[in-house]
Amino acid sequence: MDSESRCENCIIRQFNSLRAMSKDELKNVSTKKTTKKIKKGEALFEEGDKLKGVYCVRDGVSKLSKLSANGKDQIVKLATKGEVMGQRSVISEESANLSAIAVNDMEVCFIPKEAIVNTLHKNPDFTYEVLRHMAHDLREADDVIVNMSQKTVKQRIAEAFLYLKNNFGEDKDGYLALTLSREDIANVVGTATESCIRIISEFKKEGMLKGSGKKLGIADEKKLRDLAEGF
Amino acid sequence: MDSESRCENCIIRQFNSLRAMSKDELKNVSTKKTTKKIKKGEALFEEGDKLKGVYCVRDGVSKLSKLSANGKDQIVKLATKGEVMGQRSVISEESANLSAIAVNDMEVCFIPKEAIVNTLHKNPDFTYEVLRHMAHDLREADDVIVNMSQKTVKQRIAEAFLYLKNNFGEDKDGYLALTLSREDIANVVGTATESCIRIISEFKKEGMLKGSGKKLGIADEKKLRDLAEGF
DNA sequence: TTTAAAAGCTGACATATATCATAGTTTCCG
DNA sequence: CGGAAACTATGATATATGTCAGCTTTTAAA
Repeated sequence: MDSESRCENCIIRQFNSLRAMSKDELKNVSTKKTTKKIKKGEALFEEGDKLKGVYCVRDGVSKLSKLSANGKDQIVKLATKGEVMGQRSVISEESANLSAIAVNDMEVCFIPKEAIVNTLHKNPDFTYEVLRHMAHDLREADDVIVNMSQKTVKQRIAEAFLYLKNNFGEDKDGYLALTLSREDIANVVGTATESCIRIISEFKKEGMLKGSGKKLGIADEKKLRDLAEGF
Repeated sequence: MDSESRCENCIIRQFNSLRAMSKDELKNVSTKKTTKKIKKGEALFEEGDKLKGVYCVRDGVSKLSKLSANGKDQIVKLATKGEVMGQRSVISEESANLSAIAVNDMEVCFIPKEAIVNTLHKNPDFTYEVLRHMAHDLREADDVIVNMSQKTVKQRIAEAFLYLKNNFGEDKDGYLALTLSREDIANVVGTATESCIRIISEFKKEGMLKGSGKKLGIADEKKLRDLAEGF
């Protein structure tokens, strides 16, 4: 009961497309949803799975990645509190093209697809809201494509750190709130883990990043941004 | 009058999201739309433009590209007969993030955004159809991201030719129906023009491509596919 | 606490790709 | 037609990045 009411809050507040649902529709979702806890490293779903619903992130972060032919994972997106995963597969009725793996311990709400698809057919406001969201995602994806092909690995790593700061924030000491392994960063950027490590070391020497071991922080944002933009 | 009726055919037949419009809605679109001819090399719209509507391609091909900081164009998508351009910008009410330039002479219908947005708010079937389309585009974009970061330039060029064959077909002699300059191919693949030229020459020597000068064709599809897949 | 496994780090080397330079070809326009 | 401009081609060279290999540090498990 308590968890249910919390989830309703979560839905209304955070998660942009669901806010366009009517009260009745939301109530319906609340009765059908289930809450799951996912441990760091576990998969919510994997490439090729037929999804029976969507996952709304209540807490924690998940990486959405795809395995390439050469055996490397490419992380396409990081999903955090308030975001929904799996919408695309549910909407297009295709199997998932990405795997979702927890970067840290997570709590998610699973919403069976009937509850979503029904509303999509009946409530144009909701559908429009989902559409706007997806339009935004698509624009971001286009930007990523351009960055991938036109920027150097150094630039992309610099951008990745700015992204982490903007989207997940920093703690009181100025370290990034979300700690990713070097391998994960490499997989976001699309480079070899060793190259990634090397460049991070370099950035630290040049005073753009600070911290040692896993905890990293941005020390000189302007310098980092200039590098990312190609100056 | 003739052109109008033709456009109504075009809309209903080809263009997937508009087929979910009701007859009345389609009639409304038909009265508001205008037809434009665009010459090869001319722009339909440019990055940063505020779009006042969408463009439905009736004939010809357009490249959707984005200028990167280093001065190179990255082609993100090729839009052809039946496809709509500019939906995303109209839906998210942002300025265009891509430029649309005609690859060959084109004929397009311009549909002012009111005609679209109105229907989006009223007809959930139409909205859902647009959404499905966008979900598909997003999936494709994810695939491109993975290819960009994980495949070699050779693999990506091989893929580009397979894509051109699948999407635009070949003429009776087995040459690709859509002829792109080497520079455009390079911009699709995200590489330097010289590298692109070099690799195309190589593919010809190895019997995977045929033709000389601009007209190119696929000579050994299996070999090309194997290369693209990484075997 | 000890130990094994995972993650981080660094050097040496290989190689794919970009860049620069130059020249031959085609296309297009007056 | 003729000449300029765009496109295609190819070599030489530079450079960024990947790969392999060995080592240290951190993390997790027993």
